[in-house]
Amino acid sequence: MDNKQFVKEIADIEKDFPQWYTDVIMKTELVDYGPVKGTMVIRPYGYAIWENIQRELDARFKATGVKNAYFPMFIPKSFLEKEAEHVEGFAPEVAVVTHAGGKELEEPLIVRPTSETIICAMYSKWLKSYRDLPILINQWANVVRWEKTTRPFLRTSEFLWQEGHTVHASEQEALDETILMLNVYKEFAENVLAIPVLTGKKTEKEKFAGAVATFGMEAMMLDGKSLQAGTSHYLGQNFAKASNMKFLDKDGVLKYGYSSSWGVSTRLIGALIMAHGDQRGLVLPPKVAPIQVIIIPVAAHNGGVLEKVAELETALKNAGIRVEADVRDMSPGWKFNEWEMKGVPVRIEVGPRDIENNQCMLLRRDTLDKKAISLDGLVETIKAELDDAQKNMLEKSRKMRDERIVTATSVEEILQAVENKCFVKADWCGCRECEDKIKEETQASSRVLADGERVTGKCAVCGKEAKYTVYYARAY
RNA sequence: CGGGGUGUAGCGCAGUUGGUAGCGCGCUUGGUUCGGGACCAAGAGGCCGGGUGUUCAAGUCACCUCACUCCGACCA
Repeated sequence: MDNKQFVKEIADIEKDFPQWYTDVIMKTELVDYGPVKGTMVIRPYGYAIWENIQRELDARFKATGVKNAYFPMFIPKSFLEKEAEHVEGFAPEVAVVTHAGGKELEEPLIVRPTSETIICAMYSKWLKSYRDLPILINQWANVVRWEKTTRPFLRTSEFLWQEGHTVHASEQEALDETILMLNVYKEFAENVLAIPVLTGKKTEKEKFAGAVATFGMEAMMLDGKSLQAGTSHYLGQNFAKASNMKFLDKDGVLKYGYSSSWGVSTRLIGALIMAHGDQRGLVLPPKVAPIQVIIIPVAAHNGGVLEKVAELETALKNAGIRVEADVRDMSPGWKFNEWEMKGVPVRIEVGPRDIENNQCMLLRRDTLDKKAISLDGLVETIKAELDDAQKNMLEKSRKMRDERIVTATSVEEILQAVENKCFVKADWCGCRECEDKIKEETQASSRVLADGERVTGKCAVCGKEAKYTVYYARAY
C-alpha cells in the first residue's frame, strides 16, 4: 500500500478521472493486473463485492423462477457462424483455440464471448413440447472478448458475469421476460448498488448483435459519462431458427421458440467505484460492502480496550453484520485512512474514554459525519446507520444525476451539455444519419430511448418530425 | 490500429558533462508510543525491462525490441 494518503480534490477527480479510477482500484486492493495483457486478477476484497452482488441477484432471479446451470466455455466455431448478425458482431473479438492435445484441431474452438449459440444448441435438443416451456436458465460464468483497449472492471479481455437465457412459446411471453429482467436489474441497481439507472430500449445502432431488440440500463458516473450497466435482449426467433430450436405446440404445429437473454458483469463493480467514489477513495453501499463495520481500537495498550473491541465485534457479528476489528499494531490514524479508502460504510472507534462513558465513536463513510453513540442498543443503532447509509447514497446519486439531465434542441446544445458532464434528452427522427452525426460531432452516443413527452417534437439534428426521444451521453 | 508518456529495491521516485547504485515509504529486529497516516536505533533487500552497438569504461549515448500506461477509433 502506498504510504501517502489517497486524497484528491473533486475537481482533480473529474479532470484525472481514468487515473483516479485506476488508482482507487489498485490502492484498495480490488484487483491486480494479470500476466496476460487486458486481464485482471480479482483480489479477495474485490471478489467479496462480487459475491455480494451474486447473492443479491441470485435471490432475485430465483424469485422469478429462473434456475442456475452451467455450459461449456469452448464453442465449435461453426456454432457462432449460424446467426449472421451475431457472427459479424463478435468475430473480431473472439479468442480462438486452434491447437490442443499437441495437435491442430479439425474444427477451431472459440472461447465464449457470450453463450447464446451453445445454449440454444442444447435447448434445441431438450425442447420437444410446449410443456417444456418456458425454459428459464441462468449461468454464472466467465467470458472472453479481445477488446482493443482495456481498463479494470470496465473492459477486460476476460470478465465474470451472469447470462440468463430463456425460451418461450410466444413473442409476448419472451418480450415480457425481457422487460421483467430489465426491471429486476433496475431494482437491484437502485436498492443494492444505490445507483439510479435509466432504462429503455436501445437504438438499432447500439443493439446486441443478433437481437431483435436490446434494452439497457445506464448509470451516470461522477464525471457525467454513462456506463451501460446491464442489458436485456429480446431475441425473437433469430437464435431459435439458427439452432433449429422447435417445439410441438398445443395446436399440433411445430414452431420455433422465442428467446431472451440478459446479463450483468463485474463491470457493476466499476460502476460502484465511479458512481460513489470520492476524494478519499471508495464509498461502498452497505449491501455490497465486504466489511460493513470496521472497529478500530484506540490506545489499545490500555487494559480493557481490546476486550471491549472483541465484545462489540461478537455482538455485531451475531446480529448478522459483516464486521471486522482491526487490531493490528499500528497507529489508529493510519487505519482510519486505509478503511476509508476501502469504502467501509461505518467505522467504530473504541478507546479508554469511550469505555468509561459507555460509548463509542461512529463515523459514516458516505457523509463523513462523526458522532458518539451509546453502547446500549449498539446493534440496533448500527443497523439503522447502515440502512440510512444505503438510502442516503441512492438519494445523493439520484439528486446528482437528476440535476445533470438536460434537454437539447440542436447538436450544439447537445455538445454543450455533454461538455458540461450532463446527460441529454433530445428528440430524434429515427434515422441512422442523425444518430451518427451526433456521435461524430459531440462524442455522445444514444444511450436509451426515453418514454413520455417529446422535447419539441422535431429531431434535434435534421428538424424532421421526431419519432423518438433519446438520452444521449458520452459513454464508457 | 494511430499519437504521446514511462520502464532503476515490494511501492513511489532521484541519478548532472559516461567513471561501477541512491532517497522516501514499506519490510525485519529491539525499544518507546497509540483519540486522524508516531518516534529512535540497527538491519535485509538490485541482471538499472531485454538485445545489439559506440567506448578503456554505459543506468546514462545510438539503434532495435518487449512491456506497461494515457489519449483517440472499436466495444459489456
